[in-house]
Amino acid sequence: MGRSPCCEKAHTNKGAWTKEEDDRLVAYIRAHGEGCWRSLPKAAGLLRCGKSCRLRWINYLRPDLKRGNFTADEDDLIIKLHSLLGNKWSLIAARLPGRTDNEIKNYWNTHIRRKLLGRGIDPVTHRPIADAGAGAVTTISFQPNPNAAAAAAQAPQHQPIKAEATAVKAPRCPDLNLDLCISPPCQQQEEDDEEDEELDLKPAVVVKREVLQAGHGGGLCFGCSLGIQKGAPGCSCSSSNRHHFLGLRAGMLDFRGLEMK
DNA sequence: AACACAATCAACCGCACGGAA
DNA sequence: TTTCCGTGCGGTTGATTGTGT
Repeated sequence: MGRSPCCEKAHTNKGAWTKEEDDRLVAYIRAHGEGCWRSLPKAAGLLRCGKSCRLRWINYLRPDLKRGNFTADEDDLIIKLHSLLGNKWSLIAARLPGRTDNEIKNYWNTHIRRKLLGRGIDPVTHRPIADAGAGAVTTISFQPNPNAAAAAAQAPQHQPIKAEATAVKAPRCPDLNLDLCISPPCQQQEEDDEEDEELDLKPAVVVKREVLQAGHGGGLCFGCSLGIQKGAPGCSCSSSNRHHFLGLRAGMLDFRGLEMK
């Protein structure tokens, strides 16, 4: 419908940012704070579009970014969160302080995907590849890594509501299981699990995704389904039902805020 | 040393959403 | 109620770097 472009492309730089551009952006945000990205470039004297500035700041210049290699704990946490949330990189990033959605997305695509494939796990369904055609039951098995579990447990919103431990063997039931609700990552895990036995031979968490369909049954907001206490920041049980899937918008679930304070 | 290929990751693009007008 | 704007998200691209031959 002829949506206006986000910026006047003819007069904006593209490609890699220079040190000077970075400095300008950082200086401006330090002085004025984030927000109003559209007008920021002009105000900061940058020949960039607002989107580009925002991305640069969020993915690279923000002072609270961790950078550096992902730890094994972060790996595990990402895998678990991905099994629960799918490609909701921003939500996953919100649970990993100092990491950005872009960083996690790249890391997933370059490392974790391959790692899972190497283990015979479908990175999309988190089920053994051999089982891929056997049915569409959304059963996710992952080995509870104690360190990762501890890291997950540190997240303030982690208050398990319910975690169903089931037999590990993925059901080969051909029926399509539409009983999809979500449970928080299992935290009652054996302390002495061997790290190398991931993704098999351990209790699985059955993830039923129907609760993810915000407003449909369940009665819990997504925040609560992930363990946020009712009424706590991040819980939207008491707020309007207009939120779209996973409450990604309108600050319904500002995990970033929860994590970073 | 030179080249080809693979891996990585910063940045871009298009789209969808919420809110304001 | 509709339209437009600003923002944020997820997918994709392409430049750079690393590795093998």
